[in-house]
Amino acid sequence: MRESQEYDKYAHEPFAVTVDLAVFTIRDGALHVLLVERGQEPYAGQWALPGGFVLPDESAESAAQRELAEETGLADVSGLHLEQVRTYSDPGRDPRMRVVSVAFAALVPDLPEARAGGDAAGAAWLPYGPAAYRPLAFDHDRILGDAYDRIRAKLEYTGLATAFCPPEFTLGELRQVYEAVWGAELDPANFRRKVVGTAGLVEAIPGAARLTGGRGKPAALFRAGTATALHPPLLRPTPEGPSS
Amino acid sequence: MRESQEYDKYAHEPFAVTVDLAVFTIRDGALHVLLVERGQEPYAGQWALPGGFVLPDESAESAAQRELAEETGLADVSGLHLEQVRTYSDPGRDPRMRVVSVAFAALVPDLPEARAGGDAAGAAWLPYGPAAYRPLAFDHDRILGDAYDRIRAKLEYTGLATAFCPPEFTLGELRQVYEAVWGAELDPANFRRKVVGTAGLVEAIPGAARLTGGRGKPAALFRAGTATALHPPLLRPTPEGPSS
DNA sequence: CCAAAAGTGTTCAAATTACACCCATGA
DNA sequence: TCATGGGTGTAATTTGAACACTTTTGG
Repeated sequence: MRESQEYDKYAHEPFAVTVDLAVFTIRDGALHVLLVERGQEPYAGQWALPGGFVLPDESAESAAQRELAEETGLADVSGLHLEQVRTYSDPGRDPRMRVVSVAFAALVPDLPEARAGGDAAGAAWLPYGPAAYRPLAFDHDRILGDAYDRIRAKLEYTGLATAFCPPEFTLGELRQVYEAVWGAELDPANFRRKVVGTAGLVEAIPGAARLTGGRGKPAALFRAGTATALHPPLLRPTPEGPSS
Repeated sequence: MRESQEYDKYAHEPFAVTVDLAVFTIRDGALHVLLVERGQEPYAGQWALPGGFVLPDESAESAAQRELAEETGLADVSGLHLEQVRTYSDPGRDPRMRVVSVAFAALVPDLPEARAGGDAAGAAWLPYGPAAYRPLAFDHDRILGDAYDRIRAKLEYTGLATAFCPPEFTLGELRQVYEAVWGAELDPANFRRKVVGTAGLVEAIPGAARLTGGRGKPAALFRAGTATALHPPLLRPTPEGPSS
């Protein structure tokens, strides 16, 4: 009970509070995640999620923003999607001391600069999935998995997918986001109708059309809408067995 | 960066880590929340969410379970639904010191014992909503609101509603859960078809039928199914403007 | 008998699916 | 002109909403 406890700041062994970031992007039609290579023990040489301490005068959200800017090299991250996933607090999750970590998921468009800025031994965008960079340091495999589950689910019932896109994008690019995250193909015709017909998801830009980079008819440009919740949701093709 | 920081445990002013619980139940067809009355400053005399410190050798989840058992008076809370909502870390959210709080939402069936056990000045089940017990202490209004939003949303696409019910329940009781949380009436006929037709949501119990406590045809008993995710979701009636 | 709740059946509208088909462009 | 992706049309199917109706109990 908070009521029955003393507020002696030094009564217990102190907790350190950190943030860990799962930063996702779509590159070459596949979901990628930003990882850093650890330069020192424990877990030296292994990949880990970027992160760092929450400073005494900032919130976890501020710390996450700060780290995101550092790692991506972007001056302004205020427009990026950054959301809390959950907090990891198992004793012993860091062998050095008691560390409670608040995990965040960030969604960024494919960045012009190929690599992450920063200070760690190395940083790289690596394709998400059961890959060569596992296992990650600490409990970061679990954190990364939880973050992925969150964004995969949120694509269905929010307009989150636009957070992966630049300010102006084509519906083909938006569809690639869904296909990359869900690992499933979507019918372009039906996808267009659904997205355009869902109020607040995207809005057309009156201006001209753009070429997708290669052949094909130039596609119209859209920008993200204002809707956060989608009713009805944009369901992904049956992920498991029959439901009825 | 974690890499570039020393692990001096006492380098910074320490963080305290607490848990706060939003414990919900359905009582008399309405959603209720368990609140405690603060006996001391700050916020003496105001209602607050139950909660307490995370001890040095336990996780936030363990602390939440411990608190839940204390507050509800139940010896075994392992079967209850308890999930993390998010973590609140604004500097200054507690005037006494730097407190980072991990918030949980708990769902319990209507308890035989009317009141919460425990130690605080007072504890009570109060109807959820804009009510006389506001504002809550600290940032608990916001925490409670976030917890409510979470469970309301999760009813749609998970089998969470059964967590409000006793081990064996009728479909009328389950429907009351949805109606109480969503604040909307559902068609009993269509609700039954949807729930029974969704694989893994509920399963029939071969045994006899039960009377609902009053008049009406005796209802069949069901128990919770094993499904966590619902495809397709159980949509609630349009909460806002038209979507297409 | 009447009210109330469980449970079944039926109907109509709306959404989803699976395509066929045309358009505009780069190679 | 051909391949490619954008965009529109449309019919078959499925799902969902609305509501009439029967069943079984308590009062």
